[in-house]
Amino acid sequence: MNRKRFDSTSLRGGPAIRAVDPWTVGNPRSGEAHQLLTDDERARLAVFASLVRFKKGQMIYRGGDPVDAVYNVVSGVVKAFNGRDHISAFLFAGDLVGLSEEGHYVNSARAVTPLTAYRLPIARLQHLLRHDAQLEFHVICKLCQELRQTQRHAFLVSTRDAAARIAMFLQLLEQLQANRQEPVNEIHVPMNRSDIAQYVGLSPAAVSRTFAKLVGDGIIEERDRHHIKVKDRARFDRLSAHVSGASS
Amino acid sequence: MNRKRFDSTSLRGGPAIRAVDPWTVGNPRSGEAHQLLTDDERARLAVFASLVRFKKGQMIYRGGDPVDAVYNVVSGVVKAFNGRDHISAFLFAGDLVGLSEEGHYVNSARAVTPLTAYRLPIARLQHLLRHDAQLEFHVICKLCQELRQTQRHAFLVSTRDAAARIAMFLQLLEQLQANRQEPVNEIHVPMNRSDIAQYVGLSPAAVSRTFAKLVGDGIIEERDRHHIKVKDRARFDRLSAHVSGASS
DNA sequence: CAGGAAACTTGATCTGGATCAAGGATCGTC
DNA sequence: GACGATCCTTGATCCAGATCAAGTTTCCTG
Repeated sequence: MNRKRFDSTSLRGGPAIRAVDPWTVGNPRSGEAHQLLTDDERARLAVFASLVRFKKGQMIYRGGDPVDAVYNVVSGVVKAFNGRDHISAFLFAGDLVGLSEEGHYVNSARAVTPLTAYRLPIARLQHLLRHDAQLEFHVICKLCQELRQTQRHAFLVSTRDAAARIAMFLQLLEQLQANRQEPVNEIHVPMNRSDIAQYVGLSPAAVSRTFAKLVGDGIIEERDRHHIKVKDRARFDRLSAHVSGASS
Repeated sequence: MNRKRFDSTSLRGGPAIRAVDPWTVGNPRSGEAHQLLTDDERARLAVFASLVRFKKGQMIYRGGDPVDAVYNVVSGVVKAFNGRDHISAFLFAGDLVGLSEEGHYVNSARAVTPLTAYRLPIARLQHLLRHDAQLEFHVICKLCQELRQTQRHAFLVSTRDAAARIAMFLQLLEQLQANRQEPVNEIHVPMNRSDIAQYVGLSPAAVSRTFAKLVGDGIIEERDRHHIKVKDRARFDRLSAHVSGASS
C-alpha cells in the first residue's frame, strides 16, 4: 500500500510546487496539478533550502512569531490553524506553508503526520524572487491556487448541512489526492476527527454522527477511520451540490 | 461628506495595488496598506489598461466564462460570488478581481456600487509579469493579502454566533476603510443586508435581527443603513474575540 | 503485551438561527 | 412627488447541531 513513502522526484530535485495553472486552458489531463518549477528553478532553490523533519503533532511555527522561513511540504500533512478552534487549511506535498503579515506568521502550523519539508529562509527566498521573474510567476500560480482553495473552504463552512460539509471535505481530499497522481479508488483521510471538525466547523460529535449517517445510508464505506470509499457516487455528489436552496 | 469621489492619485497614475506587506516589519504606520506599485510600474500597466465603468448591479463577468481580463478597482465596490447564495469577497479600491482556474473565472463578479476599474487583458498582463520581477513581487504581496483576507472570512463564517459574525464583518470593513486612509469615526457599509447575509452566512432575517440587537444593547448606532458607529468599543471587540469557547 | 491516555461514538436535552409570512421602509423611475 | 418594486424588519414555529455526559475503541509507551 505504501510502496513509496516519498515522491522521489521531489526529494532529488529540490523544492517542488504543484498547482493547477490559473490561465493555461485545456492541458493534457484537465484539472490535474502539475509541477510548476523547472529543474533549474528547483536547483536554485535547493542551494539554500534545507530538508527538515517533524514528528507527528510537532509544532512548525506559532502565529505571531517573526517569520524566518517558508516551508515546502515534501511528504506528510500540515494543519494551519488560528490559536483557538479553527483550522484554516491542510497542506500537502507541493504546498507552501508560512503565510505572514508584516513580518509575522498569521497562523500556527503543526504536523498532522510525520512530515518532511524544505525549509526556505525568507531573506534568501525574497532575494531570489526579486530577481527571477519566471520563478515568481510560478509562485503567483501557486498563490492563486491556494486562494481558490481557501475560497472553497469558506464556502464549505458557510453551509448549514453537516452531511454537505463532510461530503465537500471528502471531495476536496479526493481531488488533492488525484492531483498528486495517487490512486483514488479510496479516499485517504490522514487527519483525526477533531481536526476534521475544526476544519469543517462542526463539533467532533457532529462529525462522528455524520460519518455514521453517510455509512448507514450506503453513500460511503469506512475501511478504517482513515480510509473511505464512495459507494454511491451520484448521491455523494448530490450532497455537495444540493447546498441550501434550489439547484439552478 | 463625499468630497472626493475618486482617489485622484489612482486615476492619474494608472492601476494601483494596495496591500499590507507580508514580510516588511514595522512600517511607519503599522497595519496600514500602502501603494505597492512604483510610478514606473503603474505607467507600464497603464499602457494597455483601459478605464471601464459599471453601473450599480451590473455584471462584470460570470463564473465559468473564459478569462480575458483582470480588473483593478479604482473606486466603488465589487462582490465576487458563487452562482448560488454565497459571496466569497467584497473588493475595494486597490484590489484585483478576476481569479481564474485553467483559463476560466472561478466565480462571478458584480458591481455593488457604481464602479470604476482598470481592465487589464490577461495576455498582455501575463507577458509583462513574466518579464518584470519587481512587478511580480508586488502581485505576490497582493495575493498574500487576499489569501489572509479569505482565511479570515472562512474563520468568520465558521463561528456559530450571529453577533460575532456581524461584529467581525464590521471590523473588517473598518480596517479596510483605515487602509484606504479614510476617516473611521463611522463605518461605511456600502452593501445591502442581503449581500451581508450572503457574505457572513446568515439569513437576511438573522442579519436584520442581529443589527437590531447590537443597537439595542448600545454597542453600535445606525445613522442609516449604510453608516454605523461603534458606541461601546470594548464590548464590540469582545464579541469577535469571544468566539465559541474560552479565551486563552 | 499491558496499562493508561487520548480519541471516538452514542444518547438526551436545549438553543439559536432557518424558514415562512406579513407589514413597513426605501429606492429608483417616470 | 407619486408609484411600484425591492429591500428590510419583525413575529411565530421548527429543527439541526451544540453541549454535556457516559461508555467504547484505538493508540502510544514502557
